[in-house]
Amino acid sequence: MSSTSVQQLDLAPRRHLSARQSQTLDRLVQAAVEEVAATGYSSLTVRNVAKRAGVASGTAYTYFASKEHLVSEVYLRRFTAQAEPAFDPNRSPAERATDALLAFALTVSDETELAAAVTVAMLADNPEVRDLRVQIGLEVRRRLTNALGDDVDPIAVRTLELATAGALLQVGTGHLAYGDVAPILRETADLVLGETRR
Amino acid sequence: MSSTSVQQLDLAPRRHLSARQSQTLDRLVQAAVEEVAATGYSSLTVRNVAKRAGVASGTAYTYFASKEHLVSEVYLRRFTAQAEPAFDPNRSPAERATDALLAFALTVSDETELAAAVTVAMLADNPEVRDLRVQIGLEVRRRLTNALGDDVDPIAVRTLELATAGALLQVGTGHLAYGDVAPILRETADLVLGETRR
DNA sequence: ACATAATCTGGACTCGTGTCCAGTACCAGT
DNA sequence: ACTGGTACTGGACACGAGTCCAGATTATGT
Repeated sequence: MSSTSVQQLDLAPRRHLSARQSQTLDRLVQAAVEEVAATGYSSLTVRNVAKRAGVASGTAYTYFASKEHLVSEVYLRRFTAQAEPAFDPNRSPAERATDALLAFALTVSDETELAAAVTVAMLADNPEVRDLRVQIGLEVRRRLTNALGDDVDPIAVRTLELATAGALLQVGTGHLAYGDVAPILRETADLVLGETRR
Repeated sequence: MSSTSVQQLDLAPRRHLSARQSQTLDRLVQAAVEEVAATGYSSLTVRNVAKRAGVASGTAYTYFASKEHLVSEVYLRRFTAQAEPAFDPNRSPAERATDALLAFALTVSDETELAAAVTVAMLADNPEVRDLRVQIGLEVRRRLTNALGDDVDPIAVRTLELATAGALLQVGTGHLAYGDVAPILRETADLVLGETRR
């Protein structure tokens, strides 16, 4: 008889990928971006992404628990790939804060379809996506407090975080244009951090 | 031969419902709420909602273009049903603003599953949902400016709107508890409207 | 009471998601 | 060159979304 495969029991951990595995994973993420760019979000299917990456669809689900997980991973990779601007004492706190937040809010915003995809995907309620959300949230806070120093009003920090999330949402839903994000965040930072108040 | 039904060619307009129609519609919306409460969002299906409402699934799609549209409608109804608090000159602007925004942010937040459902549904990219979003956005702005008067910094208004959307998001994803929303919005309003600054 | 239109039923159909798994190809190390 | 695990294939499967439509049911006017 036969009893070959025992195979992937490791859906959960997903640590320590072999060279071959991380290559497959990279190809999937890359293919997802291309697929969104090529066909838009509404017609994005895991099967097409897998095909584009040259793997079987079952394999894709070895790496990603859901379509949303895949798209969220795209976002995470882009975001963390953005270099954190060095602390520049010559710039005002509001300027530094804006710079830090723009990395978050504009990571994918110049690719409209991708922005929409990410916005929806990141809200999925499966545990893998939740982890990515937490991870991103922590990184945003780290960069923001890093840009502002230690003696900042925590309420101001939270307001900035909330407003940035709101802005990202508006971009994702198409209610706010890419180019408007930077000035808006700048004005918000000015207001919240107490500069140019009257 | 036969050539009875010409039937619903009116998927788009959806105005001027007959008594019978609006009754069916009400039952669907009501059933959706019950279904979420009973089985959670992940297992919410249009078919089950239809069954609970006592209509065929095809009929449900006569009234709603998508599952997200249905859930968004639940939100819209609840939100607009909340009475707008009368303008009270004895309360501070921040207090009035907070009251106005709470109606928006807390409309469904005490039903955890429903909040999650609404958060995701309202981001769907189909035109019906987009209309609801716009409608809600306008109503929020109206109530907010109504609460604050005409001579308020528009940047402050926008910051409040963005932060409130961010808060709603956090509630929907479970990163923020129902009870924390009110104090957080209050602190944000205080900061943004320039009260208790140091 | 009867035609006629509006509304709903019930079920078939397409397509994508996510799961599962027997079999195959690709690696080590020995 | 062989062995044993590791990664992938390819396709079947259950199930929900959304569409469609012939026919039944229900209202409405006359």
